[in-house]
Amino acid sequence: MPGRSFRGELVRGTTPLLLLSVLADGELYGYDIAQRIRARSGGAFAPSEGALYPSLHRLEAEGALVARWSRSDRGPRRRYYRLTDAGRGLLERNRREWEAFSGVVEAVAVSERHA
Amino acid sequence: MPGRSFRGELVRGTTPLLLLSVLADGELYGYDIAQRIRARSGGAFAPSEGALYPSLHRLEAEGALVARWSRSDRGPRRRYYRLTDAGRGLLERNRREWEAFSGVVEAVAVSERHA
DNA sequence: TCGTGCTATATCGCAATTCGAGGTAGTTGG
DNA sequence: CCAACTACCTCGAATTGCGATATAGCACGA
Repeated sequence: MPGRSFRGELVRGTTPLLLLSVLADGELYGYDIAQRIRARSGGAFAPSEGALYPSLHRLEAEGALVARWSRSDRGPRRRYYRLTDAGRGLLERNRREWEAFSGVVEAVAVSERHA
Repeated sequence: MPGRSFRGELVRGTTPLLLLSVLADGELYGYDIAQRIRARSGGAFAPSEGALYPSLHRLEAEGALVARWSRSDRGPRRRYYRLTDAGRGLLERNRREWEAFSGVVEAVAVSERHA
């Protein structure tokens, strides 16, 4: 998902968290989700379609999102995604997991001298 | 690499950083490296052999580590790994990369309201 | 002495997931 | 008429962690 700043392996696993996070803003379609992630990350994260759409479909299949087609008068049709209650719960769990995870990495890799 | 706390996908990409970090302590062998990671992470990270040894071999092949066999008098033989100058440089780059990366995830996923 | 368990290294195949590339379409503007 | 942008989707290649498996030495107790 990296625009260019990060090795792809680092980004692994954070994609659902990122998608769910921007979807907390409301009902959005795929292309818009990608742009919001780009904007919020200052260009550091730029999800490719090959990562974005499969991840969206997975979350939908898991029941975290519901989707509907919009017959847009202007431009291609769009598929709008919305968080379910389960999705909101998953978002909270993923946020907490990320906080814990990054704290542990910090402890092992970054913090001052070890005994 | 998670003991049990984290989804494996999250850990992807952090393994080299973790290995290099504990190797900053000095010359260590694989099993010891794994135990130090376990200890420093409070049990949250417990690298399996299938992740540990391949990663060590990769770093060695890249020139970040050098290895030697020790003819241990008691117990099985051990392979000791030591950071090269290139490895120390890689460690520093990986640390900075991690700091930047986790900051961006924080900004997108965790921080307060977005405009 | 036999088995269990811990130290210690290593490899194999599987599963998960990202990426790049390619494909389909509609709209706008030069 | 074609390029550029929006917008969706899928496929194959590459990466890499994990579990299982293998080898081997040592220590301990039944």
